[in-house]
Amino acid sequence: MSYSNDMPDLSHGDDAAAVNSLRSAVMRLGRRLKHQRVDESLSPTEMSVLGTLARCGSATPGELARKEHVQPPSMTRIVALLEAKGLVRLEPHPEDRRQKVVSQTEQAEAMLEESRRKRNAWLAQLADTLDEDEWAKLRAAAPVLEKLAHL
Amino acid sequence: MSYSNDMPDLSHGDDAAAVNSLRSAVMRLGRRLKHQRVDESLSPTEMSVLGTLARCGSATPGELARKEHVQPPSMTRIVALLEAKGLVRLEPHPEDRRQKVVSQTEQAEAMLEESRRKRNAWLAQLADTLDEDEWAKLRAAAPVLEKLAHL
DNA sequence: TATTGTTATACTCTATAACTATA
DNA sequence: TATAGTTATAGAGTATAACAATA
Repeated sequence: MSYSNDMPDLSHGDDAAAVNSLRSAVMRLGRRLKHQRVDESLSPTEMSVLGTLARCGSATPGELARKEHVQPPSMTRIVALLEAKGLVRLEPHPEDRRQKVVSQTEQAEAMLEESRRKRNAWLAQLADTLDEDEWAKLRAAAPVLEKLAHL
Repeated sequence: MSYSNDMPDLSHGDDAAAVNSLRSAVMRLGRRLKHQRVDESLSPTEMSVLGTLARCGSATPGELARKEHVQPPSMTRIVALLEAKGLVRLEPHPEDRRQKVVSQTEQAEAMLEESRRKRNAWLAQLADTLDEDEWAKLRAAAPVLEKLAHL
């Protein structure tokens, strides 16, 4: 990939180094984000589920479990916690009585908006340490990371 | 940042969206990587500590805890586990008898090399789903993510 | 008195296995 | 018989609080 000569797809040496670096950075950043949590009452995965619902509309618990790379029983618990907090609504599936449909409440939408606002503090902090070029690289890579995340 | 007009540092709208996307992707990718673990006997953080030691030479438990964004007691446990597996060596600090110096063993170096080799399987899998442009974006962003991770 | 590291303990999140209900 | 979701249980990883040794 990294070599634009006539050996098209062999020797992923540079990519291997990049993946190494990515792996390490993603894991450490993940821990950072966990601490820098904007809403203390929501776990990272709960937050992520709300983000997914905001993007995709509604989904069944099974779909959410697959998207978040979590096992079904874990998603059951997460959805139950979110419901208890009034952030999601559970409705029967129109076609299959085994399934349920999870969707976000108006309260969740307001919470996400509030959350976005709070993040600006962290964002401002980052803005001081990253230059325009670095920001551009992050913005460009974000969709690719998303693609990898739900490969 | 995203706007090259005469209002230099206000309105981080695009960046906020990018950070949102990044946050979600990083967390989900983190979970992915956790499962796709190359060495079953090592936790992600143990792996990350070895990587840090390989890059930085040696460090005290306190330094490692700060670098990995983990509390000191957690690092005590992690270092103990790594020592039990013969992957790190603990020596007294030459100038401060409270501190210790942690460094990797030859066995750890061999393990990391083996690990890099194993990762090529996952890498090959990714290579099929990402095009050259996407790879380039990831490679460009990797150092920025590392910078964020140990900000 | 402050700092480094450790011990003891509890918590959060997730997984696996077994179960129920529906397809 | 297979699938969606749940319940019960266990495990991994981390944190907090209290403590020891050294600065």
